[in-house]
Amino acid sequence: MQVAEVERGRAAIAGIAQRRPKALGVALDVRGRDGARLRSGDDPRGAQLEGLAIAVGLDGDRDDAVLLLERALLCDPALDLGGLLAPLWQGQPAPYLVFADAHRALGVLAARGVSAPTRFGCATAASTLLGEGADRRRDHRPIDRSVRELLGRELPDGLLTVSSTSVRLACEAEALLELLRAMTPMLRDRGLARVYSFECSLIPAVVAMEAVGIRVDAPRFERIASGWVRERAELDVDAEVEGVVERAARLDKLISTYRYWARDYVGQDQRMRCRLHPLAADSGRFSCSEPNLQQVPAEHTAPGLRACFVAAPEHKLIIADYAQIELRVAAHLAPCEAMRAVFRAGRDPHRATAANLAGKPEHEIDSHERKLAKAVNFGFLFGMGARRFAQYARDSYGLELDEREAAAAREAFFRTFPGIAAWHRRIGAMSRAGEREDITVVTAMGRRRTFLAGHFSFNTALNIPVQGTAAEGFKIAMLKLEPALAQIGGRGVLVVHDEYIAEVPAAQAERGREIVEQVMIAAMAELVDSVPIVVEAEIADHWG
DNA sequence: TAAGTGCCGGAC
DNA sequence: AAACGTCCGGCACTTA
Repeated sequence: MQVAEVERGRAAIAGIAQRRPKALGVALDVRGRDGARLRSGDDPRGAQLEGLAIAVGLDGDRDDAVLLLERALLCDPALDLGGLLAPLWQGQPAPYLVFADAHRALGVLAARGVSAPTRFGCATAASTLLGEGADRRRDHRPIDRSVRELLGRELPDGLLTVSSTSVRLACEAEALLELLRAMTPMLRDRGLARVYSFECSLIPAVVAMEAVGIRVDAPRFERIASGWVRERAELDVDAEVEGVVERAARLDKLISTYRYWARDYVGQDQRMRCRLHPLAADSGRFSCSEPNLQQVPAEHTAPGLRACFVAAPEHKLIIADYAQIELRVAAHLAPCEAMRAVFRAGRDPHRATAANLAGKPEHEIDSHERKLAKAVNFGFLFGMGARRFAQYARDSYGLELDEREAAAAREAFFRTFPGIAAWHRRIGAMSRAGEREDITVVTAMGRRRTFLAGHFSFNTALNIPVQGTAAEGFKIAMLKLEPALAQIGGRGVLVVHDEYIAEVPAAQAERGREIVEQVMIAAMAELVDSVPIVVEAEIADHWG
């Protein structure tokens, strides 16, 4: 990463402009308590701002610059950011202005009462909320399209070139302001003003969670990783022993992905900090990167790894997740009275399907039958076919089915839950219409996903409203948990789709558990009120 | 040599 | 008629 003080930075901008840079990052030179430059893994609290720094260059450099900017915003509440950035974003000589992850900038800056740069946030939020879909490696396309639509012209070459995970924007300041002036009514017209405003209000909680990080037992993490490396070295893949090649492949995956996490991501305070992206995913779920803590292998894949994520001394973790949330949300949205009734009666949906499949009452269902039914419920909910189900049941549940049995299971599922069947038929009709017209599906909060004519996806159209509504309920919970936990000295440390992890003082553990459970239930119930919501929350010393 | 893309496998 | 989805990141390969 190239970092320079202001004057050098400006000179660098002028120089690099002639090379038509892909991006230009604005960062702040931030020093930790020990005076050393703050690195991405470090605790940003208590750090000092030494001066404005500018990072120029191509992709990777820019990411570092933005990371520093974000951390800086967390460090110094009194920071006059508007004043610092003004020469860059209003005046010359900066030919380009970049706000990577502008939506985050919006939330943070708005919370500080900085008005002008906050407008950058609209474009990012809009491109996701407008539901045009994004490829993580080509996510500038929706923005390009929005820009063309709103401005009625192309932007000059080189001004809109982005390629990274969260939606990022590189644009000429004048054109950007013009874009944003047009964007706000567009959000309003499409009924997105509320969800957009909600997403903005969520940002401080997201940023707080990133800043806090999660405590990691780094030596233990390293020992586990070393164990993989040793085991891999001892494997002889040429020996043609059953399963060795597969084991080697799994170990290679673990080693290449996780071996250096402890070294690269654990800060001096022994906490690991990721980046959370509330508006990067079409579904409305969070995505996570650098590192992707939502992808840490579970116990059955890498024993003991999650247990390296621990509570701070004198603290406990509260680990809470929604029980069968996708089934519940689907029962609500479809709507499916049969499935709603199962949940309302406190019955087990897997047992209900098993009963229909085996042709006997629910209380006679054994564990094997229930296991099959679980695969059936999760598999067929979003439109899986019988053939693929047979494979899925084998790979994920160790069940052997032929195609005829898989088809019978599928029929039993739809017989058990006729409302789900009707919902699938309705989306099937959309599929046919989608050949020649654009189709939009929406979530409970009005988040959109549009399929352009000829690009409809049956399965995605089933999935997005369900997954998205669950994500929105989860986000409401996250918003409310921030102040609720603070009252007992606790805080959220990680979110993993339908799982919330908090850290609270040990003496407050039971109180914290109750708070998390109650708030999560109430939040989801705001969007999903036709079935009860169940949260399983436990007190633990470590994750996993 | 860096960037772009397909495939795969980890999570939920 | 049939169709499980949402992500991120590593590796292998092509392209310019």
